[in-house]
Amino acid sequence: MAKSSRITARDGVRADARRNRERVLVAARAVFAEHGIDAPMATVARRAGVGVATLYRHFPTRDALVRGAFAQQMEACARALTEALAAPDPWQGFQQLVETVCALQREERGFPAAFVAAFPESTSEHAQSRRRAEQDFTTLVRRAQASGELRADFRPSDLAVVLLAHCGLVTALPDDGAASRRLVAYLLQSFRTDPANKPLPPPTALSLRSLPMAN
Amino acid sequence: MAKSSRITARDGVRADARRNRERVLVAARAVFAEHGIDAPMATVARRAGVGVATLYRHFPTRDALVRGAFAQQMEACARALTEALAAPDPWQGFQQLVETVCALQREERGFPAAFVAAFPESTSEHAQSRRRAEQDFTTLVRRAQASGELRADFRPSDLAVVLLAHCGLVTALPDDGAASRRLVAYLLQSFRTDPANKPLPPPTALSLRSLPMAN
DNA sequence: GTCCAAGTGGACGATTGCGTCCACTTAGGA
DNA sequence: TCCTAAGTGGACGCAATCGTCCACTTGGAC
Repeated sequence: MAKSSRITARDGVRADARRNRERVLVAARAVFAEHGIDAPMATVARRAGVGVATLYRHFPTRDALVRGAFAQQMEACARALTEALAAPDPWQGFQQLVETVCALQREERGFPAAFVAAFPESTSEHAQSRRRAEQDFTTLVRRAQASGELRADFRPSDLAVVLLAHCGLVTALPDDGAASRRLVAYLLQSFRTDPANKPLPPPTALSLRSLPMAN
Repeated sequence: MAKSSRITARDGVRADARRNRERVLVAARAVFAEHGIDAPMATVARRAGVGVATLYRHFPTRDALVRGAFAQQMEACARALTEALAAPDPWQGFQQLVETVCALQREERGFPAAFVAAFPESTSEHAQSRRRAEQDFTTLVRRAQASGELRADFRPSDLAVVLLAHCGLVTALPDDGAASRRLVAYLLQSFRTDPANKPLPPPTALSLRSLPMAN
């Protein structure tokens, strides 16, 4: 079993370092859930049982830590979008997507704030994958509208409205998720085509990309 | 013109003190709008052109300052509720109320956070007037439902859901209000009775009183 | 077992915000 | 004009958080 490469284990990182990194991520999720995304770095370090220096080596900025802590959730969101596009019924896909993303936000406390605080560096891979997600979502919207089930005046930027509003809700409430479910149901209902619908006020000028940047 | 009473002017408060109090309130609104409700007290004092001590004499706690700064808006909300109850058509009243409150929140940046942060001391007149508002709103809801225009499964606690979500939205966006208007329109639409509506998930256990307390 | 680079922890100086204290200023009644 | 209590401002002590530096420890190659 020649499992060790030239320098050290697997990825050239010492085993204890990798272990500590993981402990920090677990601690970060716990602390962020409990005290919000602005909790002191030292608290995270203490919870993880490591020194501050160790924390800062693995995650030089709070932002990096936040991103690391919720990387799984971000990926789950991306996956949900892919699945939504693959769904046979585009409205089903749309509905599924909104529900899944909101469910993710309500399950991992602190994630919504992280999600909204978003990606500061606009040159990175993140900006790229975000633009990609934006395009995919726009496609999904168009299809659902073409199928006649999503109201014609829905704009992709309305997703930002939904997510920000939902984020505010779940962040404010240490709740079992009932409020979140209720809001989502109300909103999805009014997104669905209904001949009796009155015209909405003009859509926002927002693109998904213009979610507030951390800065 | 015997305008001065025994001690000093009008209310027994020196003219310069009253003037400073007003300057502080103006400054507080400006600073809260710009930097959020957690802006340093010293910033408010500097903006008002007074010393910190002066600020602390007039408003011993940040909470008192916040409440003072947005007292007008709170009163406007209360007035809106009264007017809604007096409206000939209860659904119109309901709609008006939601729109007016949300308009107030979007116009004075920082007010939503103040509104939600709410009233800490539960023994005060505030708790009482809040309970009163709660009862009045419940009455309004019942009437609108009786008229058949508001969906039967709407719960008064849903107002908390709306306000928290809306607060999150306008707080996150330094925006012209388009997003806020859009959200409100979507929500009002789904509150309106529609035979095609599917049942909602169970209402939250929240009473309006359980909006997060500033602990 | 030996060795050393990678990894670690916590002390530390800097910064920021809080709220109080006290010596000075001033409004306004007499 | 004088007098004094009400009002004022800013310096100060305290606490929290940040991010760095450096002396010590340890994983793992040989």
